[in-house]
Amino acid sequence: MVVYAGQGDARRAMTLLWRDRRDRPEPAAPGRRPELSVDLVVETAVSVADTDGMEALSMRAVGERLGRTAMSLYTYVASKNELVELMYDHAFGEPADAAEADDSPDWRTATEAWAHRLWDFYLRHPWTLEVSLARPVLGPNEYRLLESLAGVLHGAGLSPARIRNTYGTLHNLVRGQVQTAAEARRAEAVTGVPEDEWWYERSALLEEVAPDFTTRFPVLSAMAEAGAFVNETEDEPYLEQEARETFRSGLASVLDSLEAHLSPGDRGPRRADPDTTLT
Amino acid sequence: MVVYAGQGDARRAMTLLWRDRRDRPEPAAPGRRPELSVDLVVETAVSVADTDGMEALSMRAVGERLGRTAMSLYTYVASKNELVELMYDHAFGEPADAAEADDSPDWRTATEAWAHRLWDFYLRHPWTLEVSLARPVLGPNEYRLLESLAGVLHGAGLSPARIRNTYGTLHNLVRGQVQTAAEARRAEAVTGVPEDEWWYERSALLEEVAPDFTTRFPVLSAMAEAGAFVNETEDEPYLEQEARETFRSGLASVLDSLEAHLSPGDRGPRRADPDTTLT
DNA sequence: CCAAGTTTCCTTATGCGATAAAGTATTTGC
DNA sequence: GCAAATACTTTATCGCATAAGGAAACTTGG
Repeated sequence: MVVYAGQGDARRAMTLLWRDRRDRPEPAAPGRRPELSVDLVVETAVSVADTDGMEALSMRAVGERLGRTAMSLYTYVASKNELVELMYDHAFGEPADAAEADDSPDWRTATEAWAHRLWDFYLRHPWTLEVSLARPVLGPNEYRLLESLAGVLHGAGLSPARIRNTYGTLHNLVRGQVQTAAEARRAEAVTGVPEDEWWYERSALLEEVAPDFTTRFPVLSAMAEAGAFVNETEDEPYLEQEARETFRSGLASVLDSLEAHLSPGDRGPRRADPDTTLT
Repeated sequence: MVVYAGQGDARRAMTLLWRDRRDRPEPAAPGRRPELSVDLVVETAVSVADTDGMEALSMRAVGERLGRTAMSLYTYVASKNELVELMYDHAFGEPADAAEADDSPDWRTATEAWAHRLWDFYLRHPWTLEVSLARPVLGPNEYRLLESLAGVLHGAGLSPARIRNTYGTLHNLVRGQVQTAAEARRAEAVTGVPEDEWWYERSALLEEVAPDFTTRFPVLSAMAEAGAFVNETEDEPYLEQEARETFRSGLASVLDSLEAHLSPGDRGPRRADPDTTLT
């Protein structure tokens, strides 16, 4: 659905995102006592999106789980868009907590752990991938997650500009591959057709409909012949496995190039990044 | 909206995708003469999605541009899903043609050109990014595009497995970054708020709502202080520029590592990939 | 030229989505 | 007990895909 943050009342949304949950004196307001709370609504919505996907997230669906009508939720959130922003930040609380608790011995293991946590996170909450990066949510938890990686990379001696780029590259690497993995899982749930069955049917159809495939696509056919499109294990779905492999190898090469940059071969001792450094 | 291919009648869709447009003898069929054609519907739908985005693509909108009702389109396509599949393959015809016409002198420039063409393509047709990779369309044009890159990399001496991985990595690199760039453009069109204005408002709000930002996020604040979040030029929108930079640097490092793999330093002459080779 | 068969296209209806508007119920301070 | 405020419900509007059924146009067999 592609959600852009900050559509409605931006101040309202930001206040909710950054509100401090500790001070709740509940000042005995007039009017009917609320039976729900923003947090409860958000948590319920997250669980709907987790189990049934973003496309099944409707105000009605959330209300139903709470024994309320769809409209009653509008007491707590101004719009569905605002609800999604709150859900997004709420979900990012998990990896943010974990990142802050990380105690890896060196920057490389810390960065690796950071990326793998993000991978697991997106697999648990794939609907967050549908929130646009072009109008980001700007809640505290994504900042916490970014700050923790920035701290690690800064400690390793990277320049601010390089930290920014590394974050972008890593995040993109995780997001792209995990999206394929997550969608493979979801497609199975949504369409009811398991992945291998889908592929089986489709390749039969392909042969039927494009009998000249091998002559039209000689290199691809030779690759297929050579087993390039067969995976090692058969337990895990094909696409998920391929995505994970690509993720791992991409992560390794990003880290390798960072490492090479930090300790440039045998030509000298480890030194700080020559770009702008932090004060 | 996340479109999964192959939902309805798979055989029908595949037949349409792979049909040969050359043989149209028009055998004087009985019944009312059609006033439109599948191709016309698909092309119109593509132009709707190009200008107004995937979320504005409705059967009604396409019908309106053709002076027809929404329902009349169902004579040509079985469902909206099938229409999107056809649109997807149709759009990929452009880069496929260009890729086949490429005459770069060496594999590196060819691969670079391939990636940049894909970047431009996705910027022109960003709605294609919303078609799931987990249930791919399997039309001829994406195969043509893949075949052309595979041919280049095979010519360079890469193993089938490595060709597959390189394709995945490159495609992911392009897709991830171009998505941010495209969404930045679209968000402006959809919400009416230009990017810089959005950021200006939001950062003011952020200060207001999180006055302790600098103490909570010291590294990020120092990075901002050091100018890590300021771009060189001011003409282009910030996010698009950042995305393009990340894409370029990512592309360069992927190609570098391929090159290093093909001609391993001073240790010996260029040799073929040690993995399985094509017959 | 007409009837039958076939195909295109239209109208109408269903059900689900967000949310605006307006009403009802519950709680407070006075 | 009452006014104001707040929570929650009902109802209505509009847009979406698409099922169902009917009208219109065209080809072919007579």
